Amino acid sequence: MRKPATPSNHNPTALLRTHGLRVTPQRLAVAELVFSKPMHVTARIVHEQIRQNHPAISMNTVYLTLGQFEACGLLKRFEVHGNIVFDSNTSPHDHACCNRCGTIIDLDSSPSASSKHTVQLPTQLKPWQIEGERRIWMGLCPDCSSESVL
Amino acid sequence: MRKPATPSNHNPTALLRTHGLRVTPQRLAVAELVFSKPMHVTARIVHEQIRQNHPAISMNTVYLTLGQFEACGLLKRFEVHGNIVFDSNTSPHDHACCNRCGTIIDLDSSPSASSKHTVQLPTQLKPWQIEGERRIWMGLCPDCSSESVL
DNA sequence: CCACTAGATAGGATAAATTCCTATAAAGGA
DNA sequence: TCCTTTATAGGAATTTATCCTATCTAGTGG
Repeated sequence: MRKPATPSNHNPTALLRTHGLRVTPQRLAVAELVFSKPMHVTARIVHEQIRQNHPAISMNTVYLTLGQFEACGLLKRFEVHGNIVFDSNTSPHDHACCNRCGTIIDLDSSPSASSKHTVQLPTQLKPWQIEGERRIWMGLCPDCSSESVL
Repeated sequence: MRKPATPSNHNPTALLRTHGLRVTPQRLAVAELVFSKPMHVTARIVHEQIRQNHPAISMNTVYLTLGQFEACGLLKRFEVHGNIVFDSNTSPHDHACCNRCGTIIDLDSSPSASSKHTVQLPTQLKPWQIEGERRIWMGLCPDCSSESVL
C-alpha cells in the first residue's frame, strides 16, 4: 500500500503546488482547514480558526486566499442570509440552510443534480452563456423545528 | 365595465390597507413603483427612484418599507452578487443573472416551477420545515455574451 | 548556499450596505 | 379636533469586503 502519486486533498502542499500557488504558512493553514473535510465556511470563520495558530493572519489574506482557491476550482462560493459562504465540496449539489441556527447542509441527491449531473437548461437561457447554477432551500432544520414547537 | 371591488395591484392605497399598513406618502410612492409591473429592485434603486419626487425620503424608510412588503408577502427577497434584491413577482419562479451587466430575468417555465408548481422536496429535507427555495442561474446574457466575443 | 524577483502578507484606509437609535412628525381612530 | 400608535428622517454604529502600500518571503537561478 503506497500513497498514490497524484496529489490529493490530504496533502495540502502538493495541492497548492498543483494549482500554481506558492506554499506559504498562511495558505497551508487555510488549505488544511477547508480541505480536511467537506465544509461550509465564511471568511470570518476561517479567520477565527486560523488565528488560533497564526495570531497575525489578516482578514485580507483570508479573503485573497479563499478567492484564489475559488479561482482554482478548489472552492465554490454561494450566498445565504447576506453572507458569502465557501464550500469545499465542489461537485454539483444544492444546499439547505436553517433560518434560525444557520446550519447549512449539502443535498447530495437533489433533483437538479440527478440524471447524471446534467441539469436541464431552461429554454429561455438558450441564448445565454451560463456558467453555473445555485439552488438553496430555506427553512428550519429538524432541531430548530422541534424547538419552535415547544 | 366596472372596476372590480377586490383591491388590486393597480390601487396601491387599497393594497396597503388590505395588508394593515398605514398609508403614508412614502409607502405609496414605493408601492406605486414596485407594484406597477414585475421588477427586481434593490433598496438603493428604490431610494434613487423615489427621491425624484420625495427628495427627503431616507434609506431607513426604504429598508423598512421593503421589509414590511416582504413580511406581507407582497415582495420576495433573494440575493445575487452580494446584493439583496426584491422581486414583485411573488409566484414561484427561478432567476438568471448576468455576471457582467447585472440584468436579472425571471424564468417562467423553469424545471423547478413546472409540474403544477409542485417542486419535489429532496428526501433529506423531509424532517425539515421548509419555507422556500431559491434557484439562480449565472452567466452572461445574450448582449454581454456577444460583446465578449468581439 | 546566496541573492534576486515576483508574488504574498499585514495593517490601515476606504467603501458600501444595512441596522440601530431617537426625536419629531403624521396617520387614523375616538 | 384630540390622542395614541406608528412612521419617518437623520445620524451613529456595525458589518463586510475591497483597496492601497510598505514590508516580507517563497522559489528560482546563479
